[in-house]
This record gives sequence, C-alpha cells and structure tokens, in this order.
Amino acid sequence: MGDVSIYDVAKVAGVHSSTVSRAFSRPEAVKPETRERILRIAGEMGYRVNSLGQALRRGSSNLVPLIVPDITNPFYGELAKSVAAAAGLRGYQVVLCLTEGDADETYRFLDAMSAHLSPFAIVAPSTRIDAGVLERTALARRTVIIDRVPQGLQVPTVFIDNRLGVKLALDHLLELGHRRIAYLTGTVGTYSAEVRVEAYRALVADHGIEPVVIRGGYSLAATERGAAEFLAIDPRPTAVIASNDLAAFGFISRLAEHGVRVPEDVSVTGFDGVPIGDNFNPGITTVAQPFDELGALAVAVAERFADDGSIVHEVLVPTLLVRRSTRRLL
Amino acid sequence: MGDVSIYDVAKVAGVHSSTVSRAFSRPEAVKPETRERILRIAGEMGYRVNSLGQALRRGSSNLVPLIVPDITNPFYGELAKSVAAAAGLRGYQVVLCLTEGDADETYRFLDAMSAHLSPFAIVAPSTRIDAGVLERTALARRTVIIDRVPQGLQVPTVFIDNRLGVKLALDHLLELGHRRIAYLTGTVGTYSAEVRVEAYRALVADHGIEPVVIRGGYSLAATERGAAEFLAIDPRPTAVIASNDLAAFGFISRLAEHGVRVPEDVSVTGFDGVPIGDNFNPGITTVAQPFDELGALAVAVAERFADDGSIVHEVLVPTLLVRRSTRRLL
DNA sequence: CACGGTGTTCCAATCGATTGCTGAATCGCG
DNA sequence: CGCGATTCAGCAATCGATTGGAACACCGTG
Repeated sequence: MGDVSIYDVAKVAGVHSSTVSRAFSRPEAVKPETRERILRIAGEMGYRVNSLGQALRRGSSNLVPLIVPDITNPFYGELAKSVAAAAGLRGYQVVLCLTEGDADETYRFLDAMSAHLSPFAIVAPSTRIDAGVLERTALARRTVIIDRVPQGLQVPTVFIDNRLGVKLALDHLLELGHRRIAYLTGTVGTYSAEVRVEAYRALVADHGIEPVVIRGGYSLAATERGAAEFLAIDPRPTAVIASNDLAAFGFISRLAEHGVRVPEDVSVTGFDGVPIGDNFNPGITTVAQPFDELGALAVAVAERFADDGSIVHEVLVPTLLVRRSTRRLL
Repeated sequence: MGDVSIYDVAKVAGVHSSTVSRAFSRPEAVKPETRERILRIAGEMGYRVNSLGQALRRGSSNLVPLIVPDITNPFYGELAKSVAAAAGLRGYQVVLCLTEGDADETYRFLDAMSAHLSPFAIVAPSTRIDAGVLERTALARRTVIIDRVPQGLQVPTVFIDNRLGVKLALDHLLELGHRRIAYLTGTVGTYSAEVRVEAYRALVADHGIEPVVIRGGYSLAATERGAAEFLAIDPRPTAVIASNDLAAFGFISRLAEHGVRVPEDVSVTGFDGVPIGDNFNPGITTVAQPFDELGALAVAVAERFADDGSIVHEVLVPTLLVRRSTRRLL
C-alpha cells in the first residue's frame, strides 16, 4: 500500500524516476500523453507521494505546530479549529502542541518542530513571551504570536483590540444603568490579560467609577475564591466584567450556589465569545472574538513572515454578543 | 541554527558522520570519550537531529494523527489532552486532524499521515466506521478506534462501558425517587451513542418504566427543539439522562429560559464528566470517563497493534460524579 | 545537408540520518 | 611475545523525492 515509490512507478511506466516526479510536481514539463500514462499507472499501483522524502529534499515540510497552553479551554479549542481550517486550505497539517502552561515547553516544541522542517509556527502563549529564549530557538524567525507582545520584540502578532472589547462590555453595562462595575480576572498571565485589566481601570476612571478587581480563574478553588471576594465587597457591585468566558462560567456557578442569581442579582459579561456560551445557563453576554478571521490571519501572517520576513501586527475588532447574563439595573 | 547536520558536526569533531549518528542513536556503540566530545561539539554547534532524515531512513516517524470530529467539543478536548500527554511521554507528537463530522476526511487524513510515515493513528469517529474504506487506507492495520465498532471489524478499540454508565445515572436517579426518567440524545452518530440509548431502553424496562427519548444536540436549534419536546410531554418527566455533557448544558439552559429550573423542577445527569461541568450552573451530575486512562490506553493499544498486530478491546469503567443538577424527588 | 531552436526525457547529485560490513586498533591470555 | 577475541570507527549504500544540466530527437530554414 504505502510502499510504492516513484522508482516503482518509473519502472512499470518505462520512464525515469525524475519524470515521474515531474509528472506530479511540474506537470507542464512533461509531455501530456506521458504524464497521463504515469498518472494512470501511479493510480493503479496505489502510489502516494512520500511527504518525508519531499520535505527533506525541499527543506520544508507542511507540518505547522500550533502551540497552546490548554486545549480543553474552549477559547483555545476555537482557535485550534479555525487555525486547522485555514491551514488545511493551504495544504498544511496542524501539529498540536500542549504546554500545560509551562513556558519552557513552548521552546521545546519549537525546537522539535524545526527538526521536522516546519515552515512556520503559531503560538498562543500562556505567559509573556521571553524574547531572549525565543530568539534562540530555530523557528524564531518564523513564529507568529496570538497575543500582544512587549514593545521591541520583532515578531508578528495577531490579536483583538482588547481595550475596545472591554469598552464594549463596559458601555453595555453603563447603558443598562450599572455604576458599581467590578472586574474578574482569569488565571493566565498573558499580555492580553494584563491589557484588559488596565483597560478596565482606565475606562472606568473616565466615568468616575472606583475600580474593583476580583481574582478569578477556572479551578474550583479559584472560582470559589472569586465568588467569596465578590460577596465580601460592600456595597456589592451590580455588574461584573469577566476577563474571559470560562472565568465567568465558574463565577456565575459559584454565585448561584450562594443564592446570588445572574442576571437578577448581578449582571455578568464574559469575554471571548466561545459558542458554548450559548449553552451556558444563562446564555452569556460576551465580547466575541472573530475566530475564523483569527485563524486565517494567523496562518497568512505566519506565511508572509516566513516568506519575506515582514512583521505585521493584525488587530481584530471584537463585537458584543448580548445574551441573557446582563439586565437593566432596576 | 537549524542548518547543522551530522556532517558538519563530524567535520568539526574529526570523525565520520556515522560515528556522530551512533553517538546519538546507539550510545553504547561508541567509546565514551569520543561520544562525549561529539555531544559537546554538537551542543556548541546547536546541532539538532533532523527528524525527517531519521524518519525517512527508519521508515517511521513520530507523528501520530489524532482524528476527531470537533475539538471545541470538550469531550474531544479532554481526549486530545490525554492522548497528547501519553504520546508525549513516549516521544510521539500528536497531529491534530479535524473532520467536522465528514467521514471521508477521516480516510483522507489517514492517507495523508501515512505519507508522513506515521507509526499508527488514533481515531475518534463521528459516525460508524466504514469497514470497507478503512481497509483500503494505508494506515488501516495500525489504527485504533475510540468507540465501539461493529462485530467482525478487525480493529482494536478503547472505550468505556456505556451500559454501565447509563446504569450508574439511572440507579442514581431511581435512588432519588424518580420514576419518570427520560433520555436526551446528542447529535453524533457514533456507535457509543446508539449503545447508550439502547442501554437506557433496556434498563428502564427492567424497572417497568416507560422509555421516553428526546432528541437533543448542541446547536441552538437542537437544544431548543429538545427543550420543546420535553415541555410537551405529559406527564412531564422528573428526571433526564443526557447522552453527553454538552447536550445537558444546552438542554438545561433552554429549560431555564422557559422557567423550568434544574434541579428544583427536573433532575438532569450528563455524560462524559468534562471538567467544565464543574463551572456549569448548576454543577452537573454526570457519568465520568477516566480520560487519563483513555489517552494512555489508546496510545498503548495502538503501539501494540502496530507492533505485533494484536487486536485488543479495552473497556474502561466510568464513575458517577454527583454534583448539583440532581436532587431527591419530593 | 547542416544548423540553430525547441520540446522532452534522462542522469546524477542532493537533502540528513542509519546501518551492515570491513578494517584497524587494542586487549587478554597462555 | 604472539595470536585470537573484542572494541571502535570508517565506508558506502540506502530511504524517496527533487532539480540543474546534459542528451536526444525532431522541427523548420537557408
């Protein structure tokens, strides 16, 4: 089955192996009737090009590593889906690399995949990118980051306008009459996460509102702590902007266990806009990222970077998705 | 950086390239001091073995395709996580293949990955496996299925005891005093899904209970239809066994929008035991699959199958995870 | 008939690593 | 001191595909 090489096909077709190769990779360079015969025989013999031999010779494979901290987080799930779709369209295969939040793993994966001659890599970091280490990895000049990066780091990035996202959520809540609006953090230490809190602080100040930041997260312990922190605040906020959907889910769930209902008692907004938010109880009002665009741009930007070294920073615009977790303050 | 080959190292170290190769792949075959010098020089030069050359020569790569319908479904997310962990431990890299429910894609991915000389493949199907097509793919004799398969299909499998899972949920509800217990389906057409409904039908019959099957799903439309079907039933069931967590989430969410509360008005159990169920509102009582075991066994079984062709069927035992979505019938 | 031009195929080197075989050096032992 | 055994390293073929350049046939033209 998989053990037919161009040599085998060449022998049967009575031509040289290089002709078989060209029949596939440069069709116009071989006489139509010869080509057809080769293709037919190859088909009959069950020949399939060996990507390895091809990649070795060409010096570049079609394997694109997607490095994420945690695939069970729906945000990364959506990201993986869109990247895989965009990559597939261009003939790439996504190699899934899970770091579990260990930054060193990122660089290890990058090294491992450069040994597979990956043309480029896509990284959704869980922490701020370490410029020094990144420079040292083999794929350094061919990696795109799905996050903001510190000034001066020569790496293309793709991410949403976080400030606008927070503004969207805040304006929505303000319009509903809320004034005591708190912010719930997640656990990840990405640059984006920091940008979001800072945006919250700045925007809220513009309205003369005192910022209140609650530490949230995903684990049972973190969500419980978040709920406890919230319940201890006096006077209690009437609305909460969560840094991401997952944190909002856990927060709402813990609140419910304490008899605090959403949106009746508190309005809560999520962030990311993962589809599962539709199936949450209540449907979560959230700042939605354009995932399809995100994946497509990540691949396109990475391809360009690898190709001509051009470093661009694509900033996507989020939209507000109003569902049922927010309501007008009575 | 990535452009150092064994020849470069060999030249600097003053030895033959084959010695460099052996220094890495068969350390005992080269004199300790020679080996150390080679390793040191290789390190200084930033040499990294080129997996492609290696795989081409060996006739087998370390790339393991994991083929799943939808990575944003938390079940497959958990599966991917555990498979990636188990694979990583043995030096494999998981290649993520997303079929979006298109069965043909499965076979296409299998073919594509056999061109990468994958040692074996792991498939979580979205439909019943097509024996005929599977046989025809190159990786056929090296694929393990995460699901039940029809009798007579010569393929190793890893999956949980679905009947026991349903029994766990049913017994729990019976013990809580429920008698009108319905079943909510998902949308996927896997063998496991079928087995679960049938188990429900059979088990419920043992208790003289009339089976009621509601068609659920993940999409907004499907969850709404499920809720509508449920609300139309008279007399209304007091408990529902969902075929999977995601379906349960959407169902509960739509029910809430109709003023029906869980668990106050209906008890609902999920199936799969995805961690996000903890952050759902309310925390979902569910039949938990042992994910870590699942991933580890999938890799182990696939490895054995590829190695000596032995076909085993591992059946894992699920456990009941009691949270807050079920309560005693008053 | 000779010659330049065009179209098609072949030859052979190459990508990077592995491995059976061979030859050389070293060791143990009588 | 000499001989066989053992250890270690070099040689060269090989995995499968690609590609620059050579070779060949055939064309039309002068």
